[in-house]
Amino acid sequence: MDERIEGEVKEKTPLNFLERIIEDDLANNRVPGNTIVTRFPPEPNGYLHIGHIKSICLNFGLAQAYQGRCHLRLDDTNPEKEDVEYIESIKRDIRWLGFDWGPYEYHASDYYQQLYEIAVRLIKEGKAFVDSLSAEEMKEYRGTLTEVGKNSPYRDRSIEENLALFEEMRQGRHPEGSLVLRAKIDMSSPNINLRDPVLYRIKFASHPRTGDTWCIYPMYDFTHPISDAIEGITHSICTLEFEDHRPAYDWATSIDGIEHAPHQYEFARLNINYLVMSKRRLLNLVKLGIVDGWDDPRMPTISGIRRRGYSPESMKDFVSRIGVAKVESVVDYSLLEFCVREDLNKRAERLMVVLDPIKLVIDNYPEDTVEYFEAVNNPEDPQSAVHQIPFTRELYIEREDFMEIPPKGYHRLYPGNEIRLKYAYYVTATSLVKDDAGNVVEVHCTYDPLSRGGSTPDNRKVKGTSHWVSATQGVNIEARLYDKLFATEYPGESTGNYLDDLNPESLQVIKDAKAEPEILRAKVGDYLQFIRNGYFCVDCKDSTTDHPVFNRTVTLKDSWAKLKQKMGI
RNA sequence: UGGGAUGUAGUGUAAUGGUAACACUGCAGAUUCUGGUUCUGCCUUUGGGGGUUCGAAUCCCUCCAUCCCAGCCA
Repeated sequence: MDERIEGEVKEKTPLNFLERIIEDDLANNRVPGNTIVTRFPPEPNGYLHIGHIKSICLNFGLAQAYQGRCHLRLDDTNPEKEDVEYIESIKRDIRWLGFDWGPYEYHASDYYQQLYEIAVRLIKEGKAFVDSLSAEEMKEYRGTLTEVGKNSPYRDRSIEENLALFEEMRQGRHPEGSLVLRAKIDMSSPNINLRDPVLYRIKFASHPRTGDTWCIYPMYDFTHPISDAIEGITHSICTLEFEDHRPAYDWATSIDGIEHAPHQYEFARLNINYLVMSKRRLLNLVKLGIVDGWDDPRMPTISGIRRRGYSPESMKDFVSRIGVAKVESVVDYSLLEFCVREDLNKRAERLMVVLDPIKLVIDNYPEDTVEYFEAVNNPEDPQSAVHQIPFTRELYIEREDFMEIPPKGYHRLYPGNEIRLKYAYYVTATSLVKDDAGNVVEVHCTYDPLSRGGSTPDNRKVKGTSHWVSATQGVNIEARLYDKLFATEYPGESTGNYLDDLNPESLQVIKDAKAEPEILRAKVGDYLQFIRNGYFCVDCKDSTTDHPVFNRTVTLKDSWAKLKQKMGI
C-alpha cells in the first residue's frame, strides 16, 4: 500500500482506532499478502437491525477502503434458534445496504467436519476431555467471579476413553445434556471463559443446512476463531462483550496445526436512545403479534426501515457520523432523524395531501371550473420534473391552518387575513360555518384573480402559505402514518418502563407509545401530498420501489409544534 | 469484594507531549411560495486528587464512576 504512504493528499478525516491498527499492521508487514480480510458473522436467529448496520459498514467498509475483502459468514452453530428465513433476510439486507461479499459466503456449519477433526486431535493430545457432569454440577465446579473453580472429576479420563465417548456422542448414543467435550485449560483462571470451556454439546435438533448429519454442535468459542483462521481473516472485529473471550479466541487459534492466527478487536455496539434493539425483544414483538412482522415499519430492523422508506445511503451516513470507539455510548435518536431527514429532503418527491381536512369554499370562484397548476416534484432537486394539480372552488386545507380567533404570532388563515394557497391564488377568509356543537366545518373566502400562480402584480406579501387539495377532484387515500420507531419511551413522556420483559404490563406501555400507527384518510390531489415540517411517509410495503414517492414519517424538526405551544394553541 | 474494559460540551466523535475541535441537539437572527429548507451567530467540554515536564486530554500514581463476564447462547 505504498500509495498511501506517498500520498500526501492525506484526507483530513481522522482515522478511527481500527483503521489505525490496520494501517500499522500494513506498514509493518503483519498482513499476509497485504490483503485485509474481515468478516461479518451474524447468527441467523433473527433479522438484522440498525445496530448491525454499524458492524456491516465497519467490516465491509474497512475491506473496501483497503482493497481487501469481507466475508459473509453465517454463524450457525445453534440449530435450535436458527432458520433459513433469517439467512435469506440477512443477505437481502446486506445487499440493500449496497455491500457485496462476492463469492465469499460461508457458514460455520461448512467447518463442522474440520472442527470435529481438530477436537479429536485435541483429545489425542490430552487437551480435551469428555465430561459427564450435569449442567448444574458443572456450574458448581466452575466457581464464581471471585472464587476459583475446581477440576471436574472426569478431567483425567484416559485418552482412549475420551476418544470412545466423543465418538459415541457423535453417533448419537448419548442423550442431550449427558456429555460434553471440554477443553483442558485452567479451572483457576480469573477469566471464567478459560475454566475448561465446553467445546461440543449434544443437540438432536435438525440443522437448517446440515440436517441430521450431526447431533453434536461446536460452541462459539471453539467455532469462531477456527472459522476465522480457516478463512484467513486478518482482523476479526466484534463487539465489546467479547473482550473477555479474546483469551479463548487466542487459545483456539494457537491449537497445533492451525497456521493462521487472526486477531480479534472489539468495538462498542450501537445504542440509540429509546430504541428497542435486542433480538430477543424484537422476536418477542413479532411472536406476540404486536407488530406485523420483522419488517413492520415500526421495527428498527433493516427491513423495517427499508419499508419506512429510509435510504441505505442515509443509514451509511448515520453510521459514519457516530464513529467507532470502545466507549459504550448511546447515540441520540435525533442524529438518526437528522440523517434521514437530510437525505429525504434531497430525494423525496413532494405531493400535497391534507391529513386533517377542513373545507375551504372560495365564494367568488366559478362553480364548475377546474384549473391546473404546476408543482415541482422536488424543489430541492434542480432537475426535478413537475406535475399538475387540479384547483376548484371547494378545497380542503389543514385544520390547523385556520383559526377563528388567532393568537398573536399566528399567520395562517383567520377571518380577514390573506394567505397564499401554494402554487395557486391568494385567498382572504370571510366567514365560517359551524355545526351544532360549535365546531368550524367550513371556511368561506374570496380569492384575488390577479394572484394567479402565487404572486400579485402589486407585489404584496402574505405571511402564510398553505397546502391544499381539491375537494371535488382530489383522491382519497388510506395510509398508515408512522411516527418514530418502536421505543420504550420518549423524551417528555417518560413511562419509566424500559421493557425488561414483554409482560402484559409493558405491553400497555408499547400501545401507549407514539409509534403506534394511526390509520388516516386523506384527500389527495392528483397523487399528491405534502410535507410541512419534514416528511410524511406512509407504509410502502406494496409499493413497487424502495423509495416510494412519499413514504412515512420521519419526524421532524417540529418547530411548528413548539411555536404552537408558545402561542398556546 | 476476582478478572476484563472505558471515562473529552446535553449526545456522539477528533486532537496520539505543543492554542481543545467537528457534527447532532439547544438557543438567537436572516432568507423562504408552507413556521420546512438554506444561511449566520451563540451557549456549554478533558471524572476527582496528586506527580513528571518549559508545557499534560495525552505519561506516572491514586481515588471515583460506569459497563461486561459465573449458557451445554452467540
